[in-house]
Amino acid sequence: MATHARARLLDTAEALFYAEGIRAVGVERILAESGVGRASFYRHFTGKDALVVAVLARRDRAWRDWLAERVTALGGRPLDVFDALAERFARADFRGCAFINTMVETADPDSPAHRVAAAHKQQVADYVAGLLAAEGRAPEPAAALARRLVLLVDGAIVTALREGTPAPAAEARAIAAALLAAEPPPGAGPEDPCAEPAARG
Amino acid sequence: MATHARARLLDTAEALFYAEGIRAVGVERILAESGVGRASFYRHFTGKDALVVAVLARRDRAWRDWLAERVTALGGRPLDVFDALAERFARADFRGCAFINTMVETADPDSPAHRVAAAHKQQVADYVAGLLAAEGRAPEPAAALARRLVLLVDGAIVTALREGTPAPAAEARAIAAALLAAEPPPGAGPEDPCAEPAARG
DNA sequence: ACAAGACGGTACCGACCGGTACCGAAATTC
DNA sequence: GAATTTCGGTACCGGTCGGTACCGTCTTGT
Repeated sequence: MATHARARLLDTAEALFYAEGIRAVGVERILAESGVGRASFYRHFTGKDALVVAVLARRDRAWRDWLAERVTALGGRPLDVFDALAERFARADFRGCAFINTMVETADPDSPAHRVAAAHKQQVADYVAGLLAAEGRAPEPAAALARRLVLLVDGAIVTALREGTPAPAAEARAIAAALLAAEPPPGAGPEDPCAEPAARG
Repeated sequence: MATHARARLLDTAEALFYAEGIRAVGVERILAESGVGRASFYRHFTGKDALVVAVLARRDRAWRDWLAERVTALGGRPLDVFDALAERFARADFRGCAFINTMVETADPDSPAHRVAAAHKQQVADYVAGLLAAEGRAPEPAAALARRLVLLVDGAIVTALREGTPAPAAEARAIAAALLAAEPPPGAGPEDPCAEPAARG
């Protein structure tokens, strides 16, 4: 039998929380759909709040690993982030960003869940800044640009959630391309900074 | 005494829903803080869901009226939308966009609350498209640009919610300025399209 | 002055919430 | 093979959920 109860709880809770919301899913539901006994749940977690934090922490790692894997597979350029997003948006079970959703549902900014969600976005921004630095940009403008790219990412996610189509990823990518072209990295050739960004592929 | 019970219910519910979330606030709370009797509530609304829809519909009108008022006061240009946003972000009770929050909390896309929230964003996009058309842009590119500006608005809102500062409004404004400069309206003078947008004031 | 209606207050309903305690069965460990 | 641990199942707790029914009161229109 082993100690797979904890893993099943995390899997079931993550799916239900993401699909229907944290407050909308009770412990009862999670126990029924995971097949875990009530006592076992409270042996592994002090309560529902701890489960939420554990789910978010695991998803944070998994999501950033997935993003890095997809971006490197697509070419490792900053704009590839938006192509990775498009894949995510096209999934039938897409329901926005779990961390944005958590911050919306958890009003208290001091809540552990809220903190985990906020930290996630910061780490994504750091990753994007790394992609920009790899293009030859200096650290400070890279960090500032990364902030703006993450703003575009969040805007695309919210728009995709509202419209139910992956199109916003391409729109955000186009905006990001214009943004990056306006501030080319120092090592870039003597090309016209007003030129349209090269076709991707 | 008059028939102010309905208005008090809407006021209290709007404040509580926005501050703490729809699911987080029970009818009990709304009755206690509004001073309205339980029976009176169910005389005015068929249930909590109807109250939610009524609150959103009223807020939709009020929010768009507020935006139009602020934008015209600031100059009536498309970029003024972001300066209006900055005022909103600076408020101590700012907790994101009530309609985004509703869509996040209400997972079902067919829910009336979800529909109202989605319709709100579309009407904001139409308003922004009108601002762009007033600058001399053709309808089709104006609508496409408006979509992207609303994406920036949503990104700024989510970022402001996460960081708790009004700074994202200025960042989104800068991105929007680059976006508009890249596609100047046909009537614009022979100025260099690569030039920095003129200082606002 | 009087009737009609909107009002606030309360008791109550079944259902579900998160959480605790206890049980017997199964797997692991020694 | 026996002890320990983890497991699933269940009964139960107080509290709150959304919703209904009924009460007396107070205002308003006439």
